[in-house]
Amino acid sequence: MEEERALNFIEQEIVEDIKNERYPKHIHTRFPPEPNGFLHIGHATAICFNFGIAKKFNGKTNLRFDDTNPTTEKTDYVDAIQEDIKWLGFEWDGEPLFASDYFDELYNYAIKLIKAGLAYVDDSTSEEIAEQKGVPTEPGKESPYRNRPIEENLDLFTRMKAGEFPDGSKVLRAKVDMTSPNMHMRDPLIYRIKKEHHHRTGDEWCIYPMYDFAHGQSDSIENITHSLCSLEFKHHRPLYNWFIEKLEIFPSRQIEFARRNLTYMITSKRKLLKLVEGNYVDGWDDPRMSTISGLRRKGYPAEAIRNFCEEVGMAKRDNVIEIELLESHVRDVLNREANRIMVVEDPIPLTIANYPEDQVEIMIAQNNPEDESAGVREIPFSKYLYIDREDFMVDPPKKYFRLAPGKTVRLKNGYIIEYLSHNEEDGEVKSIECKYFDNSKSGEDNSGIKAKGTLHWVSKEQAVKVQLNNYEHLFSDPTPLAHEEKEFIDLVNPNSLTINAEALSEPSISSAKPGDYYQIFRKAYYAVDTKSTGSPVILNKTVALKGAWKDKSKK
RNA sequence: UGACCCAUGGUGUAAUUGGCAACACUACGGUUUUUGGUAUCGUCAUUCUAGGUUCGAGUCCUAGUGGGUCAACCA
Repeated sequence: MEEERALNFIEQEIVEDIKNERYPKHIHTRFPPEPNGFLHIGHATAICFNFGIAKKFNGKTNLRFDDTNPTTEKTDYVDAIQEDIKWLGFEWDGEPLFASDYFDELYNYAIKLIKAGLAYVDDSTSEEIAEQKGVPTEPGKESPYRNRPIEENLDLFTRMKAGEFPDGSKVLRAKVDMTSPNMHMRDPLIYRIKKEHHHRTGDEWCIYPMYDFAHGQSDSIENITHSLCSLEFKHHRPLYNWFIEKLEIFPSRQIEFARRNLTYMITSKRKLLKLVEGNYVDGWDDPRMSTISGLRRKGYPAEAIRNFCEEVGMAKRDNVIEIELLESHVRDVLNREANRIMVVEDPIPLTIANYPEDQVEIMIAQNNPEDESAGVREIPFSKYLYIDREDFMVDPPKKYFRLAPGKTVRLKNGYIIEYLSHNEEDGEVKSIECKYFDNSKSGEDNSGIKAKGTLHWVSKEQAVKVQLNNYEHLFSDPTPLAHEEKEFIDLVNPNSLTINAEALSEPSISSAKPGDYYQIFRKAYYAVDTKSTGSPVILNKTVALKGAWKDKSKK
């Protein structure tokens, strides 16, 4: 059943590497988050990609926290990140790993470099170093400390580690090439002094390696074969390889891909933080957020996210993927798996004139027409019902299939009814009266009546109030970051959340638990909120059904 | 006036590596339907431009155009 998909450019490279026996053992990838924030949809694509490729080639994937900057990193994030990855359905090889576990090894690598005359302690200030590096269009200048004797460098670096110097007073730099057109090769900083408490190593260290001297080396230590990262690290690759060569360590291979962008979503940790801190949303897991926890709370199934990542492919060009593609995968999974339920959003009383006053009939409804095994449920039917305001019009346009004067419709899982009369006050419909055909009961209909429309309904006596959190895109513009004259924060959609506390559900909703998802018949998919305690049940709108009909008489 | 990367429909990716531009989403129009859902059928492209190589170019070569990335003691 599995369809063979064309290999993307990275997979083709891996096939080549396997053919050439570049890596005799298995393929090994890694996902390297920095524990300084929550994972978002952009990370999800990287996760699916790294784990997916390893799986495809019978390899393994490590989870490694890139925790080399104690200023911003926290254990809370470590836990949340693991939860998100597990929820997405992936399993890393062995225990979670940490770059901080390699601090001793990394330190020894630095000593090795110094001894080889390939690294030096620089006393320049950060401004001076920036000055030396210069601009990309012209060569940089060498630091006055560049040619310190090896012994002096060794002594100074040891004392840096011992805490003898204040923050920022000295750094360790790799001696590469100050004239390189690649800024990252102009004697990059590899160690800095930071007398700060680290979330795992505590106060053991006061010098910390920079990204370029931690990430690639960690890859090598873990025998990572393919280190897949986004395009902006392309310029780091020569340095990545330089360290492998000079340190004579395992030759991991870095390959870059284009990060994926989605319309109506942003994936910058800083900007996401601004939304949280400015109370534009209700926390990191607000259903409008692009965080994995937000999407989860909104009701996006992990499978839909995985399918989306698989289908969207991988390339090197800039891209903005339409959110509709993700949404179609969400609908696809939910259509298959969500039980249907009837909920009236804006109730109007409907009385069936010829139905016995005190009778309550139990109707049998299919939970999911796409899945026989989902079974059936019982729905009470009676003389007094509610239907949705949207489903009745006094003066309907041409192709209106719903209830109107002179019209006949099917009540889903109930009877066919025909309009008799209605009451209006100040132009607003207050109630409707119909008659039913007692030989038109769902499943045993021999009335011969054809009803074009089918409506959902609830029985007045047994209906249960529920709260509907109706979400729209967080931004009113598909690309909120693409406007020079406008801040993304000013493009927040004022209608991104509408709360409907007056909706009435059929009684079976009472058994709903947080995380359960439903298709509200004819409307949308909803997930029970994580904070829903039972009465009323709180439902978060996941995504609307496609719905084609539009009232063309309105403007 | 540096270096590197990228360019296929409205969107994202394909094209057996030089052989009829395909798949999915979106939009629009049919069919089916006790969800205006699902399913199903159909419609929507001078492959950025100009040259060149070739029987044949989205693919190779040259030039141009457009877009992106790089100058944190962040990752």
